Amino acid sequence: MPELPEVECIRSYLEHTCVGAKIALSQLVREDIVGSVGSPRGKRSAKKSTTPKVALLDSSTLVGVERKGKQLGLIADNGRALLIRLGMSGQLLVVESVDKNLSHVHAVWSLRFNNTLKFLLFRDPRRFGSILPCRNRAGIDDHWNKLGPDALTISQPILWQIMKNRVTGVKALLLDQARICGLGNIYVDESLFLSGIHPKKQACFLNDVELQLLAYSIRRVLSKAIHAGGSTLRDYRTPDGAEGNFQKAHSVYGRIGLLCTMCKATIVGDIVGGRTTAFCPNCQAL
DNA sequence: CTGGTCTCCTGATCGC
DNA sequence: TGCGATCAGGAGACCA
Repeated sequence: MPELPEVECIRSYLEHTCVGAKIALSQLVREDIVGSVGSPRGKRSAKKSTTPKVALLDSSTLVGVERKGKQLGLIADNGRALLIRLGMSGQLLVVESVDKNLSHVHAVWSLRFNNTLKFLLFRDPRRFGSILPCRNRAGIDDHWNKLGPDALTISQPILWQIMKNRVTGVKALLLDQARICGLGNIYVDESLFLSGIHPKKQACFLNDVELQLLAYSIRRVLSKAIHAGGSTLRDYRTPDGAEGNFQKAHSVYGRIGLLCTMCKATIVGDIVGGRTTAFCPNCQAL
């Protein structure tokens, strides 16, 4: 479940190891992971994959790897760009040779360096992820402009803009990528715990102090997670196969029924916005 | 505009 | 040993 910290770790790895490489699509195993901007994965949209392979980066040089929220952008020197969403279980792996036994590899690119050849794999068992080819850099921005501000740099005034006049519960708002992007179930629960706010508290009732604390908590939880290499629960790996360590530092996520690390109360679970939610009834009183 | 529910998909886990 | 049921969950679709 790559959220912002995991995607940032992947981005940073790819930037350091793959920028400058000549990249070319060598295999598209499943065409249905390719969508187009605007209709992220056609589902029933009858238009069969007419996506030309050239649109998936072809014989160009990778010049940048960018991120907004949970999405990645691979930028090539010929103007082409790929927007990649990893969904629930998506991985981008950099390998020296392609292992035929590795399951669920949907696309393979070759990466040619001065005198070495590597491969970039898009692997996604649950197939909630997708790859969106963009004609140019602006195509990525068209998409990213629909997202709210990036959670990693969220500030109190911006959070206030998002929360004011909204009767919705805080958690539901924080999960809405169009309002603030990058947070998923894990980091929303962790941020709310750190700021002592109940997930169902109505957004418009947050006072200045709480907004300040929430903005700080979001930035803090995310940056600590990035430094820990992200949270590996099941599928997440950096492109070199390494696991993250932040799952060991979770305070509430995955700890329903266990004791709160702050007050020893029992962490409780609830369903908020259709998702399992963990919080401390004492530290996060409504 | 809002909230709820369903859908996609696979692998892990659990009860029998 | 194996089988079916259950669950996890990002985000779009759809409905009230």
